[in-house]
Amino acid sequence: MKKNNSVPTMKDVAAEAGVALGTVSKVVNGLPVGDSYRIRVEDAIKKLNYQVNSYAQGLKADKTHTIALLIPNTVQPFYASLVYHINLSLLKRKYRMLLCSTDYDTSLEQEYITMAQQNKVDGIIGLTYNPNLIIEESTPFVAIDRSMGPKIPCVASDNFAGGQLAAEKLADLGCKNVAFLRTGSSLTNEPNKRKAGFENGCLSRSLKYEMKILNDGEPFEEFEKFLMEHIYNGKLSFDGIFCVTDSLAFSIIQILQKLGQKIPEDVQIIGFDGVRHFGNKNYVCSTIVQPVSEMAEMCVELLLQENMPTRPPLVCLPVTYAYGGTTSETAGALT
Amino acid sequence: MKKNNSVPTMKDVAAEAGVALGTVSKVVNGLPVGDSYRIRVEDAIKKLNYQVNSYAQGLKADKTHTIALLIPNTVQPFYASLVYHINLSLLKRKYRMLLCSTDYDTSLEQEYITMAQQNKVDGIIGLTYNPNLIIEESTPFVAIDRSMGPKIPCVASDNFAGGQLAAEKLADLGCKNVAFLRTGSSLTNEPNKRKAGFENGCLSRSLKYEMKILNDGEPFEEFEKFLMEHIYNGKLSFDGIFCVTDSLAFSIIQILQKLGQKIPEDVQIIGFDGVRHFGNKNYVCSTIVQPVSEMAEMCVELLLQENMPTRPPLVCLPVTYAYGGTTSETAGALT
DNA sequence: TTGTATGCGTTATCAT
DNA sequence: ATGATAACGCATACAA
Repeated sequence: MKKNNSVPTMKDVAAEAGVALGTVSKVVNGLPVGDSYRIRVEDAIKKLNYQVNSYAQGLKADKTHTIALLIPNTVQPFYASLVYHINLSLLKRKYRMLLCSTDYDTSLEQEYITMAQQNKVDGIIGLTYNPNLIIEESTPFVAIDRSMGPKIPCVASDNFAGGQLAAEKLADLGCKNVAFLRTGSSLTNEPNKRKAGFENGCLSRSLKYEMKILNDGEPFEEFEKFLMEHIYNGKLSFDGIFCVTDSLAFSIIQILQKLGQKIPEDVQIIGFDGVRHFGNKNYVCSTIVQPVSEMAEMCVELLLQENMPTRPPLVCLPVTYAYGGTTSETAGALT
Repeated sequence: MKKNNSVPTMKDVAAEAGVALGTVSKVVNGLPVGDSYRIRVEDAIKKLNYQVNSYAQGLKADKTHTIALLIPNTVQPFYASLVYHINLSLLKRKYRMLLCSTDYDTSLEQEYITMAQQNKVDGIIGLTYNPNLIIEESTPFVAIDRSMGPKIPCVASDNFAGGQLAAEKLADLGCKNVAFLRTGSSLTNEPNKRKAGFENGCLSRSLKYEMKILNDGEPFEEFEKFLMEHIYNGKLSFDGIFCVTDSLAFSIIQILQKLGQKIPEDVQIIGFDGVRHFGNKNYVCSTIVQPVSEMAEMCVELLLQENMPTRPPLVCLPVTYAYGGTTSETAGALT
């Protein structure tokens, strides 16, 4: 579909206003121009409904006002939330977002990075899984949840503190024997620190704990097996479980219900992420909430910072605990 | 952050290969070129790691290879799914996507449309709520779920058939007295046809039905009141309920459970959309599934179609029914 | 202060 | 078939 050939350009405005091209440019960019000229130009702009062609602009300035976001998908709630907030942060600054869904495909990740650079984006924000991505130095990059070397800033929530908080919460809520359940990438990334934080929290509270960590490829049923092995006379020996994500917690809750365990009476569950049903309803479970909006702002900030005095290699943002029905706070004390 | 000044251009390639600029352009665009030249150029391209600047390309061709997507947000599951699939469909065709989250703000919708046109996008896909959006004829537009006049194609799922299917399913599943629950925009849009389809289905099956439709602004508690008014001796008089969305179904299920009703034993529930927990787990409820992937493809197809012989004003894509635990199919017959 | 001219990277129209 | 050159819309250094 060929565009109508009547999109006005600066030249048209100049002709309409009876001034030179450069003058129009100056008016558009807010540079000093004689008042009488300014008014003539502004009138002409309004009359022709002129709008600058930001691509031609970019060609000159070698800036596209576009940043690329690489993310596995937009359907899993945590990713969806990131996309939403990063989009808002960018639009607020008049930046466009080039969305690239990678589907965890490491070669697709590399392909999109190349494509993004070919499209001359001003920067890239990436939540990626390819351990050896090649990123041209010329394009600013900010990573989410996985450090990619000292020269590339990484933004994450404070996963260690989150794990610790989960342990402390369970202790506060009266648990005596807890478990940590984890699945996911074995790649070293920030979320992996949830485990260490949890252990740390358990130790500091002298809370007895056990861990079940599924490696890549191990079937999910291993969790069910693990839990069944800890049921004696119909009673689960754990009274608290910390799941590495809300998604896992959701599945574990279903298993526990199948096994006849009552939540939170028999066993309390805490997840991680802060996922809400349908994106805006109540929490899926009691959870450690990631500050997604702040993470988004931080990514954009770091990426667009013109003169970064010292680019921080890792920024961890504070997490909070939220009640979501799978823990037994007393009615008055829902924090 | 100023970009490194060493991004190679066609001129560099030409110099490296010892040929003229035009020859490089031809090689890049697959136009006929002598074999010996072609090889020299290709080698130079590889050596310099040259990539075409698509913005300069766009400046010439008056094409940006970018389309804008206007959508309320990316966190509600149905929207998230649309964003994901439209993104895939576009990337498949080497098109970029400019994502604009409107948050149901009608003036933001208009603002983004203007901005999109200023950014010279090649087209716009919009799921919008502003009843009088101004869209320049020069930018191709495809609407989702709401017709915006005969000149603008609208893509939706077959909402009428979906409502009908829900009624028929409930009848098949043994229901004798059903209800339709709806909330949402009172704007005339495609999803509103679910009601008419449901009524039609009930009539054709001689199924007794009642409706409860909340207008904009009416508190959600009205549904609870409505349901309580239909409980006699602890028993709900409805044995089947069709909710206009899975999101509503989710809330209704919680209310019914609070009211002591067993699902699906006492009352069966069917929702609409096909939302899955966490985007990829099991269905939230038994539901009429929208063909999101097909809708996305259709939008992109219609938008990018160079010579549309006749642009269809409304395209309705077939929906399907999926079991999601809130209906009582016999174990063997889960379709 | 305002106007003119050049170049950004690419494509297309010419001569050669 | 290949090479030189103009043009796309804009910004800017420079001349008036």
